[in-house]
Amino acid sequence: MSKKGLSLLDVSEADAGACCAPLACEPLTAGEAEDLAPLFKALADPVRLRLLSLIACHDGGEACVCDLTSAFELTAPTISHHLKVLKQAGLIDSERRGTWVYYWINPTALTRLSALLRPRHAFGAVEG
Amino acid sequence: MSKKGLSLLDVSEADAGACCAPLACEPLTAGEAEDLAPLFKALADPVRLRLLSLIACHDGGEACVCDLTSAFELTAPTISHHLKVLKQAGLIDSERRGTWVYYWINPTALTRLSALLRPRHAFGAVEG
DNA sequence: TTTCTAATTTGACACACGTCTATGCAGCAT
DNA sequence: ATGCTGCATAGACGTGTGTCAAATTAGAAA
Repeated sequence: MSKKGLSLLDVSEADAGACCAPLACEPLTAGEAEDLAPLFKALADPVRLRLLSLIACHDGGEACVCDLTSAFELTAPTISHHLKVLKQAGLIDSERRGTWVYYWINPTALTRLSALLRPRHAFGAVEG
Repeated sequence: MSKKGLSLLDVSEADAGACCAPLACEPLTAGEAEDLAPLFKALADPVRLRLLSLIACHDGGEACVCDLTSAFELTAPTISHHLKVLKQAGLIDSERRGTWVYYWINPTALTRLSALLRPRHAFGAVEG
């Protein structure tokens, strides 16, 4: 089932110019949905959305944890927890350089989710 | 703050041809993140992802609840609960016609989320 | 070594979430 | 009216999640 998930995630690339977004082409299988849900769950928190956004917008495409922590009125362990959730979902990656740990976005993961949600032809004609 | 949320959600349309995706342009404000998180939370469940997909792929762009319930090994109240979550998030809409209730996708909401996640220029150059 | 700082991990707590059974409501057909 | 069917709601139960304080690890500097 993890293999199915991977193939589903891959599809959005090979499929980038196809007729419609995966979500609108044919129904997700149970296995595909099980693999996709954790990605959206990782995005389903305002703190994590802001973290992702802060990292994406930071100079050089990466941000130190200390920069991120100072942007919230939350404790360091809480920020660390959210970063861990994002990383385990594959949305970000990190590296330790000396004293500091730097995080950056995984654009591939975001692109895949974006393509999945794009309701192009299938019901782009239904409304707008 | 709800006004902020709406403007954020609107941005992805006016912004469709702009330099980069909202997430990558400038950091989300706390209010924007608070407004966006519930949308991703609604997507953060495998059953709801399949429901959304089933509705989107159904003939005529809409599906009866009875069609949806039969696709899962879950009770009708559980399906009803998930449909309510999706509807309250604005991802689907519904109408009763006689005995049956029909659901359809709100493509605008999906398009906005899709645009938000698209990491175009900002870090499209970083990897691929 | 020791000390200091950056970041993570652990454990605990309150709250939210997914699922079920039981019940209620709306519409159609007797 | 009564009964039947499709769907939603209410309440309960177990599990998962976000947050914190406290403890731990990793590295730099003295």
